[in-house]
Amino acid sequence: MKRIENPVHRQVTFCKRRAGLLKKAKELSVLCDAEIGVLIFSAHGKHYELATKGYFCPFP
Amino acid sequence: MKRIENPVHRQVTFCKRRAGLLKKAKELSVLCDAEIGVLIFSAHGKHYELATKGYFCPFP
DNA sequence: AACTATTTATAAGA
DNA sequence: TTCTTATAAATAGTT
Repeated sequence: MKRIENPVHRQVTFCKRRAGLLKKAKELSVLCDAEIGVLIFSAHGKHYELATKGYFCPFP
Repeated sequence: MKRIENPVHRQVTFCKRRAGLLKKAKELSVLCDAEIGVLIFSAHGKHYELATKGYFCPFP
């Protein structure tokens, strides 16, 4: 498995899989009573975050 | 969707889904050239971490 | 832990 | 970007 070279394809995959990952993280936290943080930084610096409880990381 | 009440079932599900989540995170980072951190704290305080590059959070 | 039936996610296309 | 759907992958239940 390697980096998707086509930028359009890569962007579409990023959107879809990011949503899937955050969904899975939320499910795990609910089902198993765990606290989870996910930080995703795209290659262009934008970032997406999920925290299941309170502050995930107090140091931005 | 809610917390799994049976402790044995919850623990098994935690193991399986945690592995799945970290795998998905790794895949996303490779396929889409993103930097990803995942922190998972179980209810008993144990923690599991994935960082795709360098330090995930420099403030432990 | 390993297997497999079923559920869920996703890739490709519209 | 959202929707559809065929295929692939994850997982729940079982042994």
